Amino acid sequence: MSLNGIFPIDQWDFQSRSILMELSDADQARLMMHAREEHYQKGDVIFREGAMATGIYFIQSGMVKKYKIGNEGQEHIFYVAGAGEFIGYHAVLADECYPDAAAALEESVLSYIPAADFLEVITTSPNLSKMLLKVLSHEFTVFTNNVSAFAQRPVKERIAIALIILREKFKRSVADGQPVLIRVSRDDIANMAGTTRENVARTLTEFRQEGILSTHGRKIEVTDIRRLADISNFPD
Amino acid sequence: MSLNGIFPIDQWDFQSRSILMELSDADQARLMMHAREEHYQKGDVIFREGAMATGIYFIQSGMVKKYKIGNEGQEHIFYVAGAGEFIGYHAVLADECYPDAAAALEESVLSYIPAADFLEVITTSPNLSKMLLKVLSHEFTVFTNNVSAFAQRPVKERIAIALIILREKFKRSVADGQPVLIRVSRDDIANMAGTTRENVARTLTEFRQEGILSTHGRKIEVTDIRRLADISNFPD
DNA sequence: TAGTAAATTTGATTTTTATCACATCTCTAA
DNA sequence: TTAGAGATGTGATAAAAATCAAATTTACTA
Repeated sequence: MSLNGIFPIDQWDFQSRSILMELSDADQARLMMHAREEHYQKGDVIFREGAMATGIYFIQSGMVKKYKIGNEGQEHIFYVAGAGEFIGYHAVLADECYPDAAAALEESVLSYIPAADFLEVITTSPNLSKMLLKVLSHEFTVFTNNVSAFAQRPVKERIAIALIILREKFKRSVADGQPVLIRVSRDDIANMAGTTRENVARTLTEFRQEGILSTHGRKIEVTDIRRLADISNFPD
Repeated sequence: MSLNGIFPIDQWDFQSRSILMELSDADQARLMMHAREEHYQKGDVIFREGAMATGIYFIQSGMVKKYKIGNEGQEHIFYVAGAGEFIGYHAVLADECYPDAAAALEESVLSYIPAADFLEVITTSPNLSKMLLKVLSHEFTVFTNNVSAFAQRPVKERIAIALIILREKFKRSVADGQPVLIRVSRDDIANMAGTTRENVARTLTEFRQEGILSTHGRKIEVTDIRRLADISNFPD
């Protein structure tokens, strides 16, 4: 079941995957010239908030959470990036330290691309430059949605949104037609929705009783995506 | 009193003001070639969410709120832009409809710049392109701060943040040393902080009693910015 | 495969925030 | 200058969400 017509998933997705695909072979080669392959286990930190940004990362496989740590140590996950997406480019482009941290949600393989290579290709390829402007501008849409959701929507709706997004991310690593099993801890879901694990557990129970999803051990399978989209309360 | 060392205001400011300043005279001229001056009264809508983006705006004077309208009609203000800032460029760059709406917070004069002129200068000026990448990347920092604040911070802290940001915006139109009077409705503050006008009124009373601010009619004067920054609970 | 630590779930309770109702204040326009 | 609409402030109450305190389940590991 696609989300077409029931939830505007593109407004919640950075779509940085499109960058590499639209690049010429020559530019791709230059970008990856000194790329270094790095392997991360579930939970491994890729970079921390406030660290110097020396390069960007391309996700070859796996899944990565982007998050900030609050004053009292609470983690807030504001984006989950999957295979084909880049991370860490904001800091390099803005010439700032990383404003956020990134960690592997599952076993992942990333390519580390030195800042110099990235900046060089930008300078010489008007195409990449234009692509990036487009991607970064689109992120604005994603973030306005995010901020508004957190500022105004109740916890149940936010959990529904988090589940829809996660399902979409996990769908990509599953053969068509196969059930999509979301493998994420309740804590991570809580940190995405800006609530507590207890509230997530309660809400999942409620959704299960209403036939919206089923759980297999810790894994979550959404069985009625349309109803979930209804609960998320998005017009689209 | 500056915010240096007590609050990271740059992490809450888009800094798009820098764009025009760094542009060569020739590029500026080309950008403004067909610019049209538009006057807006307080409350006037500049563009609406979902409208086709046919151009961008440069704020000559005044103040503009960027906001989204929620399902139940609640307005959420996620940014206040002042003189020297651009608005509406995300939609043009991403080739999308406006993801948000903009309206004048006070009498304002804007220059409307047709999309074609903007895009043309981008294509021919690597400088503008680079500036924009930097600004857009910085906005990412601003938004992660915003989202995290809404996801995790209590109402009182969010109101403190809103007041600090508003004071900073109003400071720019006040002679040095003169008191900064924040002229914004309680509703607008509530819509910035993601709460209700009643909570804003109560919190303002509390702040007044603690000597953090004083009110002159509907205007707010922050008298102890340091304490306000303390309450906002930012490490910086 | 049993044992166990960690993760999840559930219930009770407290805290925070929103809502409702209405009093009071402010500013504008006649 | 003054009426009065609209904005703001306050108190009481309701609703939402967080916290606290166990049970129970799950997924490893020995």
